[in-house]
Amino acid sequence: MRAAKSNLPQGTLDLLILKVVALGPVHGYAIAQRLLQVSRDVVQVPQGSLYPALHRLENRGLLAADWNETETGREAKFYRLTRKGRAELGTEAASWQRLTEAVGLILGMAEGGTK
Amino acid sequence: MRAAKSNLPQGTLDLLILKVVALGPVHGYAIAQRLLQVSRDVVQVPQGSLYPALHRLENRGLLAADWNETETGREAKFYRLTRKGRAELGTEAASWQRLTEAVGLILGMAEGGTK
DNA sequence: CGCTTATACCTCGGACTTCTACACATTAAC
DNA sequence: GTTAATGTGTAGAAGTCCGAGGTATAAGCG
Repeated sequence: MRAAKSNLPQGTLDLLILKVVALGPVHGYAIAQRLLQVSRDVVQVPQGSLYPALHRLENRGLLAADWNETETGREAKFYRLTRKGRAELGTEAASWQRLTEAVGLILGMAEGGTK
Repeated sequence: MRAAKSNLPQGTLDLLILKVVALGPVHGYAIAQRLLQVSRDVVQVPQGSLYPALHRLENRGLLAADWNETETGREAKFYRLTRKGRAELGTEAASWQRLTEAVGLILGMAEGGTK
């Protein structure tokens, strides 16, 4: 029962990355671990999804990056949020909330009462 | 400025369709209207998304369809849930809930306290 | 020294959805 | 007869996710 497919819906990954980076500069590998930890292993981000997403966000001007040294004494690329990225985070978070509310309404629609 | 892009994340559409069909046989056009109504115009499903999705679900054996007459006296394809479809609905609904909880945890991560 | 594990970065290609736009058909209103 | 609403459908483009692979450093073990 290892199941627990991550299966993040399209577009959600960007939102989560922006949120983690908003808390302070982090490198890619740490982002994945943080998501895994906070979500209690529900959100698993493969590297093949993570790094392209980071580059996308950087190209869109939502993230900026610098090379620095990690606590373990290794070079890593630390990402931080730009002003534009912070605005985008707000927009996407609001959008996410609106969507989940709407889906909640739909899933809560009454039926016969089989349950 | 009609904004209000639906922009449903991948996979979500299937879940919503299954839920609406679970309430009773309906035809495609009515599904879109129902979603629009219940979600207060948040969930807008273009026809180019709706019909391919219905065919996908039918091919996967989650939906079955019959031609019948609508209240307005026109022929339409009425979809209903198969046993497999009902099981899938349960699985996906649970999956959705698990995911939204996880995302909620992440979005709720404390930071400085700007809020 | 060689082997393995963990950290840390990256790319490529396939597979899948979604959306814009269009085409077709029927019913009703004017 | 022409407009609008209803109702189903396809084609192509665009975008994203993920598996599989590659590079490199550091630390531990036999």
